[in-house]
Amino acid sequence: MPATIRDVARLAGVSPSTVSRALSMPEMVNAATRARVAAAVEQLGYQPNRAARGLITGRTGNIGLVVPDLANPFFASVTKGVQARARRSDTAVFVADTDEDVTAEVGLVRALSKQVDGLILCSPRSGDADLCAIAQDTNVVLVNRTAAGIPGITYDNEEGMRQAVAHLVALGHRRLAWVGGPVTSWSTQHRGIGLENAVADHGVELSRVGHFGPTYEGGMAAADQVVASGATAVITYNDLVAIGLLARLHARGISVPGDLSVVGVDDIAMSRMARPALTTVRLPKQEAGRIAVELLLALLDDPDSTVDTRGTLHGELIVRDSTGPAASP
Amino acid sequence: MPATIRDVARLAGVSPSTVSRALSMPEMVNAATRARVAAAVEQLGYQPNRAARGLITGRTGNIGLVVPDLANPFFASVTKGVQARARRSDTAVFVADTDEDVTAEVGLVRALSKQVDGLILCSPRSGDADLCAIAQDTNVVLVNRTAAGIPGITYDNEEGMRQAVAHLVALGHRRLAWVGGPVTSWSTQHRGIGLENAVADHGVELSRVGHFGPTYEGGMAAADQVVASGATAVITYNDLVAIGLLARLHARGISVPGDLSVVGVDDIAMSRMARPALTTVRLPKQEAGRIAVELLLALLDDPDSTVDTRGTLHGELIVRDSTGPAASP
DNA sequence: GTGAAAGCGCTAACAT
DNA sequence: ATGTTAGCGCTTTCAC
Repeated sequence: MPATIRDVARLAGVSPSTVSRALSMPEMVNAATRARVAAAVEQLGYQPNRAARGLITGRTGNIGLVVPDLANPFFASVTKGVQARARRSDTAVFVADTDEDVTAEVGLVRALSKQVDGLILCSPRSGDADLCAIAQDTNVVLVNRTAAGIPGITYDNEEGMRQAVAHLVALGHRRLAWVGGPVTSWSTQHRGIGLENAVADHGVELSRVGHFGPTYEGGMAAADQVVASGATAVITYNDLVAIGLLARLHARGISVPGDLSVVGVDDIAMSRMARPALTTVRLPKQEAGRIAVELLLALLDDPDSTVDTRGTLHGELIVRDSTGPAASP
Repeated sequence: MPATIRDVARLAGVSPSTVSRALSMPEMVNAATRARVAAAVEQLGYQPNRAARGLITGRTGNIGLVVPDLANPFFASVTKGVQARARRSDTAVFVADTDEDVTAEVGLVRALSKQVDGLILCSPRSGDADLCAIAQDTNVVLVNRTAAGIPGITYDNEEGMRQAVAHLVALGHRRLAWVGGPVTSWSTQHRGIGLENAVADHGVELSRVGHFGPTYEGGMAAADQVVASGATAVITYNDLVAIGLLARLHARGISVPGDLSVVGVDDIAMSRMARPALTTVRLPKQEAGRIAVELLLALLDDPDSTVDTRGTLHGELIVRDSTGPAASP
């Protein structure tokens, strides 16, 4: 049986409320008593029961994180970031993996929302309406997505795409291809828009090659269409897709970057390990997790702040071996 | 404000205790009243406050999972398995990433232990003494590790190594090398032992090449020592190490499997994507997570069961392109 | 089969 | 500055 606040109070010769105060508002209690309480706490190894505290304060000290797929290194990194930052604020993190299932997402969120002070939704696939409904009665922070009135942290996708296009154009490429991710993905939409603008600015062509899963398999599936498009360089939804693409191209005997240059997005650890090593737009992943927690914590302290609580992170082009000069026609 | 049990009681025209019973012991309440309660619950969207319930039942309905590094695909998979199984039992999962820091591990565990019904410790780096101390006042299940009196799920490392060695010997290899993982890793010790036995059985040689981090970098670092050992085939602590090794070998112009065959352990997604695709011992990862949850749940239902609560999972050799016949001397 | 009352461990008024 | 009281939302005796 773990020690309760009464045990501590008895041992220190004070009342439970004094113990409570000594712990949560130390400056409101006499230094001498505070010391006695501290000693008792120490001796008993007392740790307040957070559930009981939450019952009365309305705050649990827990947050929830919902991700589409933990096996995707991108989300694993974001999770690490969330985790690390939360720990520093003595906050525990519930993690829920929806397995890319939109239906599960809504249900999971509802189940979790009762036990946490707030929720971080990472790349939610749900529609805006659902999201807003959730944000109605829960504190929510979005990662990789915006929705009216909900705070969140996103990447500047447009800018990232501009960097990728500038790089390829400088290498002499005039016909680019874009392999889109999941249709419902906010990122895929914004990357598409950024790309559109960037190619317009540079006066080069862009073929859009459908929507594919954000996976290695997605990339394998996309490869042949990319080749058929006649592009000399391709930008993919993310690194996983790019690596799948690389595999299929290799199997078909198409040389990268000789015949085709490939650019990914994310810079997951695997990208350095690919052969050829993947040129990519690095997204600060743990950073996003960290900031999401900070946004959420701020929201909790000041529930109806009208301050704009939006953050934007920038990608950084990492040039490796999968991009090279366009073959002269 | 979310609905409370009283709201439901009032709406259904019964007492709170009846609502409580209708929800947790349906057969003890009249079918008619049960229906009325159900309707009220539905109408109000009532969800019991688990913290309040936990306060009295002593069970939170939450479990904790501690892993060394979520960015390692192995642990990401185990986490997914835990997650999926827990959800089916309506149990939420706190995830804590220790960042491979032994010191953090003990602290994290203590912090978490108060808010959960039990803890799953995945590949704990802590010593046996610490582990037993923790298991003293918390329900603990170990993954990838055994300790006296603590239930757990492990892989049959010996058997996995036997498969790997048999494969290599069949290919004509007589001089093998082993790249060990972290010194404190239970798995690395047992794989070492299994290897020792296997090579003895087959009458072949084994060079042990130090201890390295369980990472890509670890593999890069190990490569030159492996080559210097004169072995024609190498087995590494895990796939990440094998892939790092592959990279360094490629850089040095050493052909795989022509000059050196390479076998990993885990079968993470990345292994298929390596070039050459990695021969490896597949470990059922999500399975381990699933079973860990089941072990824990069983432990909770029957706190001092004397039943042996140990599980063992078996690896499966997956032969891909990184292993081939030994070069004839 | 159902209700009334007590209390889980804690904090927040309210007294003192 | 400290103690007393009440009560967070729920379950669980114990009556009826």
